[in-house]
Amino acid sequence: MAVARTPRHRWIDAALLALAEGGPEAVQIESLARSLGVTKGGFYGYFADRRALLTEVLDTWESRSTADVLARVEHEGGDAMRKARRAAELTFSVELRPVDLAVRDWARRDAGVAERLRRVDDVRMAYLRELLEPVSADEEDLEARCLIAFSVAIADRLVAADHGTRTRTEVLEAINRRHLFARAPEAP
Amino acid sequence: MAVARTPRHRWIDAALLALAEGGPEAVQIESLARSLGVTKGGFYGYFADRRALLTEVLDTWESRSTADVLARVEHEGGDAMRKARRAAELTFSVELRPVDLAVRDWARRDAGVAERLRRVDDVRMAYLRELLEPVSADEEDLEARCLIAFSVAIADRLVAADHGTRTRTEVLEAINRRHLFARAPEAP
DNA sequence: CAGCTTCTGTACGGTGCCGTACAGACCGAG
DNA sequence: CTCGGTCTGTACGGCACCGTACAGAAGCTG
Repeated sequence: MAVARTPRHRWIDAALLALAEGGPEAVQIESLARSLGVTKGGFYGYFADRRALLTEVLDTWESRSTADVLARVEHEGGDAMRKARRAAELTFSVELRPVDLAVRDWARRDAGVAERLRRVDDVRMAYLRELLEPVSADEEDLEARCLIAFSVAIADRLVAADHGTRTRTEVLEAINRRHLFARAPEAP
Repeated sequence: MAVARTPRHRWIDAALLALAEGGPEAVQIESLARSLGVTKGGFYGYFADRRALLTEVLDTWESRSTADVLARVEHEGGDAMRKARRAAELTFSVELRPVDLAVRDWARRDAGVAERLRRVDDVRMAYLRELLEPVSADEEDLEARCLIAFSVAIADRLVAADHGTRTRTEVLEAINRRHLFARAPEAP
């Protein structure tokens, strides 16, 4: 039994990296093989074809973005607020965020990807509601704050404009303070 | 002098459409030719190569997104508020929005595209400031509202989550009413 | 109508990637 | 050490696209 130098999960990790950096078109078997220092010889022992790899990549991303985050958050414990905050941190981690953006763009062209994204986003939105529920005035206000938080988190790396003398971080801080976590909501 | 069935601008328009739907990798000369009902025979009379086409596509997108919008808005006239509002409508039109998203994703991998996007976003942000300045308490508040508006506008087609019993439109309406255009800002 | 310019169709070579086939390298088991 | 299964390198055919070359169609212009 020869030991695999390049087991299944290494192909998937390399594919996730390629997806994050160049979108689904950049997930090329020969390119991944090069980055792994092997040839594509072993690839087709694990995966039927490129499509099968992409499916597994999405499976991996989906579980890492939801179930894995959930498990870790529950394991760490704390109150609802702390849990939701931790979930947000893990979800928008440095490794996962570029994959998230790539998947989001991919979902614009692929109905199957769009469906997965919907499932993942629904889970995330549920956590966000737990986080923002205590400071919201009513359900409409809660949904408004959640969509703002979600949108700002996603668009952060997508908006290229600057903000005069202020840094992006400062403006985000102001949004948190004055809109998302402000206890007294605006009059409806 | 034979009249061109497929003049320069038709190639660019087709390329813009392909870019909007499938990203820069989908801008393929033979594919564009098929969609135009011709072969690529004439293409290389207008453009040196594929790269040159992509450059012109970006030029076109850049001017349509800024100078063209500006000219049209100024031509229609009105006060600053009306102008800025109209600029927002034109900028996020049905045809331009998917191109915008594609360019934004593209900019993550291409420094030149990122630079163009920065220029365009700065122009847009300037208009947005005119729109939201009258209802903002101070400069920090203004920047916060602008970033929220910008982010929500971009992320609208990117967020897949639903909002319980409410529709996306209703939540967006609530954001406008309670956060962006609310006259009395939160206490800093 | 003839001539000329301009655009288009066709054909070609080159390249990069996919998926298949298979021989041999590798390593643990006995 | 030998065996046997597993993984990897290499080679191949196929396909899609890029960019070039060129002949011929198309339609102004005089």
